[in-house]
Amino acid sequence: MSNSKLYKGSLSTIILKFLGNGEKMYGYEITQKVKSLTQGELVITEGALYPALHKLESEGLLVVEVMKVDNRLRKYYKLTADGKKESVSRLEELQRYIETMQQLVTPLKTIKIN
Amino acid sequence: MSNSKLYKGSLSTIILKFLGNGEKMYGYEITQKVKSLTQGELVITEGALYPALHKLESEGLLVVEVMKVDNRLRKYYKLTADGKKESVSRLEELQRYIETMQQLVTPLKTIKIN
DNA sequence: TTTTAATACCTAACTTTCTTAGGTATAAAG
DNA sequence: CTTTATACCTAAGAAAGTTAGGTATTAAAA
Repeated sequence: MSNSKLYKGSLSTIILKFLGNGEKMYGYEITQKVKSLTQGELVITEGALYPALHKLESEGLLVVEVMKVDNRLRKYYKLTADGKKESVSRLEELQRYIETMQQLVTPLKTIKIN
Repeated sequence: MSNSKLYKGSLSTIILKFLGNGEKMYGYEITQKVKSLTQGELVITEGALYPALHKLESEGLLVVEVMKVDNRLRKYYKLTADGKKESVSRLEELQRYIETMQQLVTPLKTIKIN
């Protein structure tokens, strides 16, 4: 179960990013989405995810809404106003970090197309 | 002193990269080089660096050579044969990780030149 | 000249953040 | 009827940082 490494410190940023478009998601859904989007490259364990969600909630960046679907519990999370600001600034920070690391370990010139 | 965050887990990879070309470097030199190459974006604290160097040495990836310059101690590190292999594979892993994160948080198409 | 800053090494206590390894419970598939 | 998938959870331990010290020499600044 799970053979990927690294990414320490960026889990909460990933969560904030996923909820960034005003979407609401539940924990299990996030683990599955990360796995599929990265073709299994990044596997978020539930032992890391749930404490991270609880921490973000306690920091006032997320709010939770409990629902019952098929008689099974789901806790939908969405960003607060503070969470939206934090999401933006953390993504910028992560982006800068990625670029810095890229420069450091593989000093190549890169052009972004969009 | 130091206001940058993140990069957890990649410090040893950075060290291995810096020593990758058969160069020998001493600890303090590495902190200064990272700082200057990243324009102060990444600051490696000595409290993180020295234990990391000692760990890499104990794992047989680095060897040390003590020198005295201006009556001041310097411990030059260089890669062992194992260290060279490990350097290559960790850089590949870091590169994959960076690309994965890039796709995840900013899904843009990217072309590399060079 | 005395103090501060830079060079160069180090460690110990603490914190954060993850992994590992469990646990509960429902529903569907075999 | 047992396993797999869904869906939540926590506790113990490991890993890897930060913070805050320490030692010692040399150079610059006050």
